[in-house]
Amino acid sequence: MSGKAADALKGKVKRATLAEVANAVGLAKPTVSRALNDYPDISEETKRRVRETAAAMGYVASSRARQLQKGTTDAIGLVISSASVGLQSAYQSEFTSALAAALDGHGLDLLLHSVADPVSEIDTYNRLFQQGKVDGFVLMRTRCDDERIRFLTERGVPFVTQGRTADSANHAWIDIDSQKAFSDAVAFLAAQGHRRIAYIAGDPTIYSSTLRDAGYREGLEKAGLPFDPDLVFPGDFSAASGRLGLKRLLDSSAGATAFLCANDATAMGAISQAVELGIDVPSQISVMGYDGVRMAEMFSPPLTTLSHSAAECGERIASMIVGLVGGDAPTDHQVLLPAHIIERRSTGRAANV
Amino acid sequence: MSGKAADALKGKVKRATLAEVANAVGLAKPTVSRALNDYPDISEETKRRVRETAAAMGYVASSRARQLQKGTTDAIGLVISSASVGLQSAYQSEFTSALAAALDGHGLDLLLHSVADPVSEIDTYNRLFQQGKVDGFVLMRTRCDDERIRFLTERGVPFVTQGRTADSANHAWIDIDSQKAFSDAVAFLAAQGHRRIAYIAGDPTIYSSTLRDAGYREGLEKAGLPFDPDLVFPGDFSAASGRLGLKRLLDSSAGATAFLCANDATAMGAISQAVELGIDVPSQISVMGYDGVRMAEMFSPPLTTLSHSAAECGERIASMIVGLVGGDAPTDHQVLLPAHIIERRSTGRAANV
DNA sequence: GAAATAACCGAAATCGTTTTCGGTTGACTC
DNA sequence: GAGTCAACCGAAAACGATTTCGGTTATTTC
Repeated sequence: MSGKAADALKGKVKRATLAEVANAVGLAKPTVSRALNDYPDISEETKRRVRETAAAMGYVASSRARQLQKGTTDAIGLVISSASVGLQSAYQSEFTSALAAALDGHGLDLLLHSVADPVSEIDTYNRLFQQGKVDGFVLMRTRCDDERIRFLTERGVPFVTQGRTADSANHAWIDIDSQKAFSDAVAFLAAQGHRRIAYIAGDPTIYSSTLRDAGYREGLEKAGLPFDPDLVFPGDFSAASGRLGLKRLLDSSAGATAFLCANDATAMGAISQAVELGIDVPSQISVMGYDGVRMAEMFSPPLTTLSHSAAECGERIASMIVGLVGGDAPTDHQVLLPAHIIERRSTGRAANV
Repeated sequence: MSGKAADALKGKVKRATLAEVANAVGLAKPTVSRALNDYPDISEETKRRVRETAAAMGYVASSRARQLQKGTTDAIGLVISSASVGLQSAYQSEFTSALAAALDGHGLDLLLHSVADPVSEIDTYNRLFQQGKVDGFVLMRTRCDDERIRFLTERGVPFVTQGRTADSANHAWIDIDSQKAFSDAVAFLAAQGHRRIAYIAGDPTIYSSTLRDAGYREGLEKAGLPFDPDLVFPGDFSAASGRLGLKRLLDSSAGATAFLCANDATAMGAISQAVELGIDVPSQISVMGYDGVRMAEMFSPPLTTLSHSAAECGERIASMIVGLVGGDAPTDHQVLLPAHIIERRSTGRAANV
């Protein structure tokens, strides 16, 4: 209840303040501050003395006070919606982890905020920035029509999206060339003799899904294969949709021998369904994923997938956001990275139909 | 470079300050502050007026300034080590996600910090707290001999561990009764006719591993089965160790028909290895995991596992840390939750040997 | 009708830094 | 020996809230 009681219980670690250090070393506060921040107008001798006393006193500058003065926070916000996926998607969590590590390299912290109600999402972004809790944002899972982007752009809040949107000309983004990736995937499967290549799509509200769809069609075209709506199942990136999709596509007797999935989770779901139905992968059907999550390698069978590096993505985003917060133009930071096929054992030559 | 230029580029969203609101509504700063914070000594009429003007001006209190004054941060730190697992473990990321959501419910943010170098780990905890960036910590993956706990306890920093340690009498923790869980698991497998139950252990430096080990032995004892060192493989919670473990245990001709794994990732690795070796699960061998991660359900075959709720764990931790920051005694917050068996298709009756 | 009591509000201090703006020194120039 | 110029440091004002402590009014109370 009372602060006193709490302090007593906590053992009350009295932190040293700048004034105390100044006092101890016999200099004024500003001098000590500048010495610690390595300003050029302080003699080396003084700096040394100050640093030593500060260290001896266990002094650590209060970032609260510094933030107030400098108007900056050294934290980047990442808002996840607990209602939908949260960090449940393997790729998202690998990416988040990588991002935190990369930000750390730039002296930034990652503020993870979860929002339960999609309605209050924008509100959360607004509050976090207005309150001065973060200097900018990283947006995951950008949607075709993404209100967040409009909102943040209007207010001039620095942000980087992971994934483009329908109108990405004016903001900073990083993305995987998923269209090419899926086109490549179709080519890869076609080269293995597959002629009926099914596609279990991702959540259509996520913009990247449309690119993957386009890649699928582009791949078919290049391979000289006809597009057949019966070979497409509308999934949502979940493993469950992979299971359902595979079953539906098989039942439909569309004659698919290969199943290209919007992501690894979907592919794993599809495979588990196949196994359940007594269908062998890859001798009877081939299944291919996208993302290259760590788990894919340990799946049975190990998943053929289109891999791209969460670590690199995190790294690049970190330096992009640093640039933006520093005043760079958003358009200076737009990066497209490639994905490449990792062939494992969930794909193989087409069975003779 | 220059703040001016940056501001120009960013469109300079001028935030309203308390003084401005006070000015606009014709009252003094303290009055406005108290009105907004719903103090009892401000008339309803005034409160209403203040709230309206504030809202109209889009005023949001700067948490930087408030933090400085109140000495609190409303953020909880979570430090992950990118060197080892990071959020790569499915359970850890499910838990983190749940924790963020739960903290949000208490008006707290989660500060995710990644540390590359294990040596600087303690330093990171220290800095984060000294700088006043967080009010307390949540510790994951507690180790048998955990320096972090000593360090934080000494300084009176509020923290909750997820998982006990060798000496957990004096700090706040939440844990799953993994000893009982593993004992139950052995009983479960024994009931299916298994007599040679192998065990792929977890990282021995993590305290929870020792409890799981103990549970395994306890289970054997209760089932009247002898403990055989040849049936135990020292893993490390990774899928890779599951793969390796299964192979070694099979090669050793110890005659195992069931494989109890330290966690789900290990179990999945083991299964993928089995499939690769042409061994059917569950008709030839049974494999069982622990944690009940979401992916386990979509594995092929779906994994029999010991499930416990990451959501509940996050929820409880959130209220524990709130209590601690408020001055509760750490010993008031020690919670043991049960895990329960979820039978899926990776286990079955023992094959006739 | 004087005195006590609420109810409501404001002046100034405070939290712990950083920044701005000068003010001393001493050395160096011509 | 007056003037210039670095180099080094300090006083005071920020930053934007909250808290402490009183000081007005309006309302009771006897």
